[in-house]
Amino acid sequence: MSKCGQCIMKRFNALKTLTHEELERFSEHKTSLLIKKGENLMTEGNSINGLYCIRDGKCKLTKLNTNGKEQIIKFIKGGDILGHRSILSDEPVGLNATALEDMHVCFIPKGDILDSIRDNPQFSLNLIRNISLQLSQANTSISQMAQKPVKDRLAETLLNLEDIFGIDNEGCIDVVLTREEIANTIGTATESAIRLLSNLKKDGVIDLIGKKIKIINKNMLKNLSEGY
Amino acid sequence: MSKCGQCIMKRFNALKTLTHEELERFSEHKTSLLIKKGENLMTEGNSINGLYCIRDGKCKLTKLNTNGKEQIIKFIKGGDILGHRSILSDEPVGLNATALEDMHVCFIPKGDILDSIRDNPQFSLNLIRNISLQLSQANTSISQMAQKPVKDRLAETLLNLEDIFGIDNEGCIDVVLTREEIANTIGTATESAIRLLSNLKKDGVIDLIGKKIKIINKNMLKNLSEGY
DNA sequence: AAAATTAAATGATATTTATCATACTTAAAA
DNA sequence: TTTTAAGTATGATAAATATCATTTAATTTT
Repeated sequence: MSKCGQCIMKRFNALKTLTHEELERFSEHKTSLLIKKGENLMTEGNSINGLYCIRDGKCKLTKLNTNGKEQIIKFIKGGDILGHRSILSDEPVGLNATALEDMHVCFIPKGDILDSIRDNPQFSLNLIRNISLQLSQANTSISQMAQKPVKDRLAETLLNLEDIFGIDNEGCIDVVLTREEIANTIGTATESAIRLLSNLKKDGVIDLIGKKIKIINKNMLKNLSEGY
Repeated sequence: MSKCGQCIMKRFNALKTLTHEELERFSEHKTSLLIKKGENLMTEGNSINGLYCIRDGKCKLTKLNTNGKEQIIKFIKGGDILGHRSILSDEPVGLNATALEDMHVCFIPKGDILDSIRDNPQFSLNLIRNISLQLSQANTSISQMAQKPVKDRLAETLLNLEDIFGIDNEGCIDVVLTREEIANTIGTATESAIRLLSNLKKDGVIDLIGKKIKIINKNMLKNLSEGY
């Protein structure tokens, strides 16, 4: 099994401040997982006894509302970590993590993480910063969901998706989502999301190539996301 | 000036794990502030160099949206602390804290807080838990804003407000908010909020006594908040 | 206390968004 | 390949919500 010390992912996340010794310890205890598309890496309400480090693949973090609808809260990709909030606060997981494509994930047991939190203040601080940033983004999200019309939220979401996942060879946003998933991200009916996407295409702001979306006029999208 | 060791507020928040010595140090360096109704304790984008501990009074945490509308993200009362996220992540404040009534607040300089974070893992952990809980609540909020109709969100908000602020002698929710502030909490137009409140009153679910709101049928409100 | 301002309430109307129905397309299964 | 199912698209309509206008009530200022 490959070593944590050689994994390039450690450069992208809170693990980058770990010492050689800590990474060795992680390597010895970690397990590697293959999560197939559609499977859950974490499930809302379950407890968790370790940290997930995403090597590659993409997943969505969702929450099931009391009315039975799924809300997508956040997207996760290679280099991200999952489960640290639950470990730190010693609480059950709050969100479902469902693979959007096959994922390779490493699982590092809670004990090793807690040891590093105790021994390595910088690691601890990085985890806190990660959660703080998430809180800050969540607050922005609340404000936008509450105040902005669906069209603006769609524009915002498309820009976000390109930011997170980048673009492929054809210039399309490099993630495959169903229209329903897009609708569940912006909080609207699937038909409404489809209609608004069609309008954006008709206006030449985006292009739709199968499920893939290509942003043509980023400035226009930005304006739309701000209500112009 | 009164001492932190004798302040009853220390029992209600993350400060409860501090040692006698730490509280002494806080006492020596802290300053007391009176924030008048309508004034800002913190302002979005500003940096902050300490922790605020609310002795009494209430405030709203708000965010100004790109479309100029104010979104209320959270309510704060005596016993709560503010500014720890900013201290921990070393980032500017993300929200405005505006007094809903006169407030008495203690300000503890950043240096003392960072000392305690270093020396007292339990204190550090409590701060992390506090932020984690906020993140969890924020995610719930995103989901509700995105998926639930305004009527459900209003019902939910009224229950929340009673939970947070309790009730006064007359059984009313013990906080005074304008209709506009209620609208900015649930993310709707002021007129819509007023109309829905009137409907709830007509249906005997709540009573409106001036600006004060009294919940009459809590069960009914709970059902409404879940879409029934 | 009177005047002026601000907040609350309500009707009329326009806009946004959801729902239902149906056709078409793509992907998956037999 | 044929069949079946799932996803996408679009029209018609209903429901939710915002906006504008006006009145009344409460609060603040003079």
